[in-house]
Amino acid sequence: MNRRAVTSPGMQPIPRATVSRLPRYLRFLDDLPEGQDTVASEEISAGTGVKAAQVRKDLSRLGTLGTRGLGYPARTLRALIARALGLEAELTLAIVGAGNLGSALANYPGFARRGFRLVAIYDVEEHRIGTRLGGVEVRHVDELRRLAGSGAVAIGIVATPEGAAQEAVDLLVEAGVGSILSFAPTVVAAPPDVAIRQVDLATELQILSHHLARRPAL
Amino acid sequence: MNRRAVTSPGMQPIPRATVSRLPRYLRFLDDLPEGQDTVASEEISAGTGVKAAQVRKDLSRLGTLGTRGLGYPARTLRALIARALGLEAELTLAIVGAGNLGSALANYPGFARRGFRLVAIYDVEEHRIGTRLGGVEVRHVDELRRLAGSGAVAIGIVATPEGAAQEAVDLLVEAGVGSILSFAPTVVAAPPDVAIRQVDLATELQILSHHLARRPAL
DNA sequence: TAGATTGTTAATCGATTAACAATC
DNA sequence: TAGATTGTTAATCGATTAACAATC
Repeated sequence: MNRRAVTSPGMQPIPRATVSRLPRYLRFLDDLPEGQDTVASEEISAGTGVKAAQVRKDLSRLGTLGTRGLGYPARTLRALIARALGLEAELTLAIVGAGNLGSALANYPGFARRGFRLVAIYDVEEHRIGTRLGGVEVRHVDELRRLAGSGAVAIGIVATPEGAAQEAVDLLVEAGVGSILSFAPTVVAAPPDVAIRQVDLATELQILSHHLARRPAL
Repeated sequence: MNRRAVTSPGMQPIPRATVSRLPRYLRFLDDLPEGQDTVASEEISAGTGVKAAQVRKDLSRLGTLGTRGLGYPARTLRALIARALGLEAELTLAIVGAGNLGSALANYPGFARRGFRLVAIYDVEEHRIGTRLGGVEVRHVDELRRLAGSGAVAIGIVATPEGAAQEAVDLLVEAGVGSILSFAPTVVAAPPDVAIRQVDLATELQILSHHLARRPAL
């Protein structure tokens, strides 16, 4: 699988904080009314909750050109953001873990709409193997090894119980998957060239709890 | 419901970045072997991936006292972190949306273990009302209003489709829920005194996509 | 005492914000 | 031209890191 480089030689890398906001801008642009072909930073700000100055700063890193006095060309801007995020081609996903969470993820309707395609689900439980989830047949994790070097999977999603998370990551890495999203509440180790992001329900709740505790008592 | 204030008058507020790491330290401490009653910042660092200097800086904001030459007393430290996160009392949760995601969340075994208790699930679909999920009966969202002022729910979780997210938030706010975790891929509005956190699958995947695109081609 | 490890300082880095000159 | 809005500068803020004196 060949991905075109997203950076030209002289181009500055996009700061992390900016990258994390690009998906929000993208969604806003997708929701823009058909006829509107120009959008101002103030509008983007209103629609995303990001300050207008921040929006302009972020967009300026895309090497984009808005028009002073007018705003940004909506279509072009959308394309530039998608390009910066590497979303030009459809990205393939594999889920490890076909339990409750894995099922919910497999049936998530937003995948296709945002340019992702689920291509495989793996589990270890015999009774789950062969069932279908989100249009894909559940296979045994052992088959994951067969992917090695195929480039068939761009992003791996770990939806296993806590105890199996590290093994799931190891298998994905072996299979050549370089980007992993983990829902398991554990720190997982991976080679430095593998990008891992973690979503942890308990952590989110605990952070909210902190806010709660600091609120004036009811 | 009376929550003791977590801050004493002279206490500095804990920076956001620190708060977001406290749950990780907490988990590490929970996983510590029984017998170990002292832990050094370097150990915490190894177990959580946070640099040791950062660990010490974070912990120093808890008003905690480690012992130079020795480390931190594990039990006390655990209690201090839990306290800073407002986790001393059990926190009650309500989920809005009993679809795939809501079901997965309701059945999440980690809730109880981390001191959260699911007390209610709401939906609008007639065929879901009355079914049981995670030990709780699914009720109609209209019943959410009855909670108003009761303080029965500390944290609300939005697991509805995109289109219903704002309404779910509004209902939770009306019901007096002051902390909300949303899984819907939309910007939702809420009064400033309501803490909202958002977990968005598509955003996470798109950020990973960016990393992918910047990798050297295979 | 000698060794270990904290707590804190100071330097650095990165992100946010306001303001405004440039310019459509 | 007059009005609008970008792109960029400079100021500010907050977070990270290394280093080390304090001290068990």
